[in-house]
This record gives sequence, C-alpha cells and structure tokens, in this order.
Amino acid sequence: MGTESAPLQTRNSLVEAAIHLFGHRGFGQTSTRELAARAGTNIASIAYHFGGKAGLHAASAREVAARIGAVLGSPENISPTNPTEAAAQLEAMLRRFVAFLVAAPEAPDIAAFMLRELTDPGEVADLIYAEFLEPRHRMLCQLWGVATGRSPESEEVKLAVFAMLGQVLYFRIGQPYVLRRIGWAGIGPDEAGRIADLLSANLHAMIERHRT
Amino acid sequence: MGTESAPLQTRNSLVEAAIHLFGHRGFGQTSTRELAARAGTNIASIAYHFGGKAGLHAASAREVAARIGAVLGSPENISPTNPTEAAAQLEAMLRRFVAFLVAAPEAPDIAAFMLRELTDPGEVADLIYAEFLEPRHRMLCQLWGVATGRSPESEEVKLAVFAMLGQVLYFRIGQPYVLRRIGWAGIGPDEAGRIADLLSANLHAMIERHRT
DNA sequence: TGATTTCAATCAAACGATTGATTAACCTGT
DNA sequence: ACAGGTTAATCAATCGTTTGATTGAAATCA
Repeated sequence: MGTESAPLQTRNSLVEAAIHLFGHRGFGQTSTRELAARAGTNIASIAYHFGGKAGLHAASAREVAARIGAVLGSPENISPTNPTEAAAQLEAMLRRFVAFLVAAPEAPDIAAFMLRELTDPGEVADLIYAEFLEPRHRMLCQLWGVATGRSPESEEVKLAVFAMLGQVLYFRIGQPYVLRRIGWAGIGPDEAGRIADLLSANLHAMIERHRT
Repeated sequence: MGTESAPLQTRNSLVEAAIHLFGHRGFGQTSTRELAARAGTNIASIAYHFGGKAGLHAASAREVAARIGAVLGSPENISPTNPTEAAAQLEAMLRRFVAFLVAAPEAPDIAAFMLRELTDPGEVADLIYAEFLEPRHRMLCQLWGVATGRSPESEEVKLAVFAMLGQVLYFRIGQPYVLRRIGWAGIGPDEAGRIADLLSANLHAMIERHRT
C-alpha cells in the first residue's frame, strides 16, 4: 500500500534523523554513526545518498525550509485594504506562527534546526535569508505599514516587525526556562493560546502606539 | 606595574579564548588545540587549570554570567514606589540591556556564548537559570507588577516580561539579518539608540495595555 | 648569605578513542 | 545475470587527554 520504496525510505529516515540531531545537538556534535543508528541504517548510506555529512545537512535544511513555508503560507496572497483589516491579518499570522512554533508536535525538531542555522554562520544561512526570511518580513512590513499608516519600507516599520517576531521566537528558544519559571509541565494548545492572546494584545498595543 | 601574575594570565587568556570560540563555533566544533592556540599557551594548560575541556567551558560560563550581571546591576536594589516610577525603572533597565547586548564592543562574544548556552541543553543551563535568569526575571516581574497594578507573580505578568526580553534578544540573535534587511553597515550607539527608542515605546504601549 | 630542596606551571610528545570517509563483499528484486 | 542498495570492515585524520621532562621562583636548609 502506501509504503515507500526502500531507497526513499532510507533517504527520508536519514533526513528526519538529521533534522532532529543537527537541531538539538548541533552539526559538529552529531556523528555519522549517531545519524545512521537513529535512521536505522548504515553509515555508508549517508555518503551514498547525500555525498557525505555536509550533503545530508544541506538536504535537511532544504526540507526544513519547505515545511516551515508550508505552515506560514505563501508570501503573495495578502490583500490589505484598510488599517483594521491589515491589523486583523497580522494577528491571524501571528497566531498561526505561535501555534506552529510553540505547540506543534513536529515543531521542536524543525524550530531547533532553524535556530541552529540562524545562529551558526553556515552556508545555508544565505539561502534561508533570501528565500525565506526576507520575502516574509517584507510582507509583514506591508501589512504593518497599512495598519499604522506608515511607509512599509521605513526603518521604523522594519524594526517594529523584527521586534514582534522576536517576541514569538523567544517562546521557542527559551521554552525550557519559560516552563520552569511559570510552572507549566509543557505547552499544549491551551498554553499556546494564552501566549498568543498576550502577543496579540501586545501587537495591537504596538500598532496603536505607532499609528500617526 | 599592573601586569598579572603568569598563571592568572594563562587562565584568563584561556577563558577569553573559550568565550569567543565556544560562543561563535560551539562547544563540539571547538578543539582544545584551537583554544590553546588562540590563548597563546599549551594544550596541557587546559587540563591543568580547568581539569579538561568541560571544566574550561564551565569556568567560561561563570565568567559570562558575572559580566552580564555587572551590566544589568544586582537584582536587589529596586525600589518601586508608584507605577510611573516603576515604568521608568523598567525603561532604564531595558535601555541598559539593549545598549550592552546590541552595541557594546565586548558583547558579541558574551552574547554568542550565552545564546549557545540557552539553546544547548548543557549542564550549565541549570546554573544560568537558577543564579541569573530566575532572580532577574523575578525582579522585572516585580517592577512590571507595580507598573501595571497586577500581581507580580501572575502568569500574565511572567509571560509579558518574557515577551519583552524576547524583543531585545532577537536584535542580537538575528543581528546579521536585521543589518541586511535594513541596510545598516553595523550597529553603533546611533542605531542601538533607535532600537532602544522603539522598544521603549513598545514597553510603554504594553504597560498601558495591561493596566487594569 | 649561599646552596639546596620544593613546587606550581608550562612544554613537546605521545596516548587511546573516535571522527568522516572509503572499500569490497553481499543482498534483493527483476 | 545484473544493477541498485546495503552491509561490515577498514582507512587516515583528528579528537581530548595524559605523560615525563623542564623551567623559574619561592621555601628551607647551612
């Protein structure tokens, strides 16, 4: 039935193992033997399918970018007409982003991998910026500009959008510390909802403040 | 004159090299030979002074925590009397934090190291949380509580403080991307001031919004 | 004081273990 | 039989650590 062909199975297992291990332990601290063991295959498979450890890393980065892109939606379909609607669209995207980044079951691996790429000056960082971060940030600036009545490409708007994204990201980066400080056992849809509520309130407060 | 004794000199050189290399390349990707070379000493010095690579890592973490603590001030000396003053103290701490984290000349190494610790589930993470993050977060919650008239240890206040910190942190984590997107060549006192202005505005907007 | 001992500190060299990569033999389905 | 995958075995290189020798400045003798 739906079982994949054997070679594809091995490939996907390796990519999945790589996203997890590279994301949580880092590229340098992850050995090819660990990768093969977690994928349930042989070390040599890495060289056979990806040319080597670096090739597997690049393939994993591509896979991660694709999955996040699927969650956030394509950057084109926005139609901001008036400030109120633009603010509503911003809130909707914010909530979608929070739900994925903070509570989605597959998010820990994906987010950890992405953060590792953002932090490390890797070769894939350029690709992530050009193909993913920049267009999406530009779209958010567009919405922010309409919502506040300011120029979408002004320095002020760009900084404000970065600040908003920073709020969300920290609840992923510092999640262990957040849990510990608040006393939560974990972050489910429930806790994620309350985080989203808070950040949405902040969003509207910031928009009002920046409105001329 | 003010020259340090030889053994202390070696110790400090190793810690300095470790903060830089561990922060920028990661623990696993940094070899003891690199560390010794950058410190201008012998490999064996690491084992002699710190018991090993892990010991040097722990010592560096302690040093980093101490330096950041010196910048943020001790968590005790706060005296929030009325909401307005509490908000003013929050803004002052925010600006001090931004100035250090974003533009201070020694900040890149320190910040990179700290971020690495936050991301990696290392052994020193517990120490960082208990001795540094928790007390300071508690102090900020105290101020936030007075400023907004809410209970300082409520879930809502804790989350709000985390969100505020997240804003600042991103301008360090994503600094390369911020520079690229806005078109800055770097972040000097000038650019840091404009970031601080924006985040201060956000701070007051959030406080007003959360005030009962 | 002058000779001797002691000890922390640093060094070059080498250790065993592990790394990523490679090889050649071996399946497995057609 | 044969091509596409997989395997165990092995490679040189590098890893963190350890070793034994050497240094120079205190400490302890005479």
